[in-house]
Amino acid sequence: MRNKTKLPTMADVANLAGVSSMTVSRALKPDTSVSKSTREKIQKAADELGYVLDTRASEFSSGKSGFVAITIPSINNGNFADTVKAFSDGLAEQDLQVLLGYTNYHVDREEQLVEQLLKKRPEAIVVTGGMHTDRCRLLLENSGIPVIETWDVPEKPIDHVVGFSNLEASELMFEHFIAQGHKRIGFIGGDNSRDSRGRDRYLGFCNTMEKHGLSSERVSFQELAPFSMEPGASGIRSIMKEWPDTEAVMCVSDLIAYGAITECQRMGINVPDDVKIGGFGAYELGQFLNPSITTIDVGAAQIGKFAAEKIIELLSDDGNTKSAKIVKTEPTLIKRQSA
Amino acid sequence: MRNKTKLPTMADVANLAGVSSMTVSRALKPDTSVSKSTREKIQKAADELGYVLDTRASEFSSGKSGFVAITIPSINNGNFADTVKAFSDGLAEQDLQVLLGYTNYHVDREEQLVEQLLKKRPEAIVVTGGMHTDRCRLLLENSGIPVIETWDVPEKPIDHVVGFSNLEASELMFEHFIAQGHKRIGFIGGDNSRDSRGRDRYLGFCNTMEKHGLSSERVSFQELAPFSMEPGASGIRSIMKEWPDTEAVMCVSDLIAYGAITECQRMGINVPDDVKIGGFGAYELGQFLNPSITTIDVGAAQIGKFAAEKIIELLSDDGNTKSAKIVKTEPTLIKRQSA
DNA sequence: CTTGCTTTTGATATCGATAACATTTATACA
DNA sequence: TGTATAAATGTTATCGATATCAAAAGCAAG
Repeated sequence: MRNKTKLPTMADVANLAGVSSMTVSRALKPDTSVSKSTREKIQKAADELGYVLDTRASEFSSGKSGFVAITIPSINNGNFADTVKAFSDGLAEQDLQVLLGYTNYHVDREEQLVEQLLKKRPEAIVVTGGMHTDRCRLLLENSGIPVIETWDVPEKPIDHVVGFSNLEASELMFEHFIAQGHKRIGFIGGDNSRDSRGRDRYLGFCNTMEKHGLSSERVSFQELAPFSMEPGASGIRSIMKEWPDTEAVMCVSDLIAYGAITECQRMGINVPDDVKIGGFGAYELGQFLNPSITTIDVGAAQIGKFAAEKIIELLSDDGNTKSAKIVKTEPTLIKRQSA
Repeated sequence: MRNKTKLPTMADVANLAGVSSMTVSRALKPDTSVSKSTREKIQKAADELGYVLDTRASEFSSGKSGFVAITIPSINNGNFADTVKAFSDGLAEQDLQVLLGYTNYHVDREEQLVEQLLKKRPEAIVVTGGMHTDRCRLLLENSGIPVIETWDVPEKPIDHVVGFSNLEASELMFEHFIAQGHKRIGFIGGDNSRDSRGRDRYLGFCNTMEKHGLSSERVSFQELAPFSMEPGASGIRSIMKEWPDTEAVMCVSDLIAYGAITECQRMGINVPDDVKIGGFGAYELGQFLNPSITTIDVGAAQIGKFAAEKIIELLSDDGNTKSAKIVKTEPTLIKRQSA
């Protein structure tokens, strides 16, 4: 099946067109000095042979890979997808491609992934979060390219940061609950040892409760598969069983909130009259559920946009880079029906 | 910002370890004959220098790129994500990476994307659907690598196919409506000129209606942004306004169905008592909505799995490839509450 | 039609790893 | 201990494009 006949090379095109391969190389990219007639001749020869540039050779020769790497925890997450999309759009103008990898919320997997990505010699790398293995940190520090950590504001940044405080973001929701007079408040989250963003949202819960002299015992930690609503259903069942008088619950993501709200409906519990439920992330599906989900918008797309701008600036390299090392975005509460 | 000091190369590692670079090359990959002591010495030197293999050079030299390209219409679609995930998992064993591109449902964009991907010399390419521009077809045919079309069964396949009939799949839903005694049946879809899969589902509607002597006029075509629920809401509003006695509606995807069902709830129309609503794709969110969404499961993950298996077989190249050129998967109806 | 400049084209070395072949070193067994 | 065989390591050429420098062609003005 694999064809034995080799694909045409630039030399083949050069031969057919009766020029040197260097001229072909020039003719095939814009803004290089080649006479109009020669360029047309070459284009014709290339079309005839069905020639497609071999970027591996091209990149290898020129020393530029033409792409930027980014790691995100999960593919099935509209929030990260928004970041990636904005990031990708922002870099497209500069003819920079995006190479994407998924860590599945594992730092070990992240280390492996980062190594894999660095092997391809990206021109910059963006990672989600500030929690890394020691070796991963080392690899990033020694990579010789700009490194941006996002979706978080690490205490000890590796290089640049575009993020927000998950802790402060989640406090917005709890302050909202408390401002409505609620006291018996809960939280549904995941495995905090793996996901520092989730952990910080939980810490936001503890902090706010403590600040107002309230108990932070009403908690359920679920095993979170990527893009899962089921954990939300389990979580709310367990909370309502153990503490039936719970007035408000924040979920670590809108997907969890979705599972929790729909489970309440099945249990005959009215949201928001009986219990208020808040989410995190401003996913589109939350807007259309009945009741629509009150949530925290972290500006996922903005993060991607800022990261792209930062990279373009860092790569332009006029020597005097003056942008701040840390860019913070401002999460906001989106008040809807569920809380 | 861009560091001037060059990253270490294999030769640097070789120097430090006191061996030839060929030995370094061998030591850094498994299953090659290098003595244990030498390998350790080299590993130590590599770690010391923070050396990471340059795969561009490696791939260029060996002639293998080590990855497979796949194009899908949209990133924000759980179905395609399932296919990609299964595909990716299936290829991981063979140390094949997946390079992913999004066509955004545009054949022109697809052409551009395919060219871009081929420039990187993948070892095989998977495209979604069988609708391509002429030039795109040509590029694929001349690529010299295995080509697999998925999510559809084109009349004139380029090479291999792993898909299903969208037409037959959607008929399942309409036959289900009709078996329940419904006659006034509608369809909500998107721009058929761009999405052949959506068009075939619409044709399934027309065929089934005609076969049973029913009218196929109750149709609403919406502008579909990727991952959008709003069009479902608009679609059902327009259908219920023009034909208030409609008994059942199938939506071209579960996301549309989601928008339609939640809009019915806002309009005070009971689903399924007043009107039945079916979806397509078996998205997770449909399972948790109240009412849960009756849908068609097309085996998205299975498609990815089969495609991966096929590619592994085609690349193994023992000369006598015997697998069928066309593999069909069997869509099934998942009966839930909404219809 | 010659001088001096710009534009276009060509020759050669090179990027970093690996394939293919050659050679040396270790190991087994008579 | 010597020969046969296997394992480990080294040498050289090479993948396909591009950077760099050099040469040729085109062109304007005197």
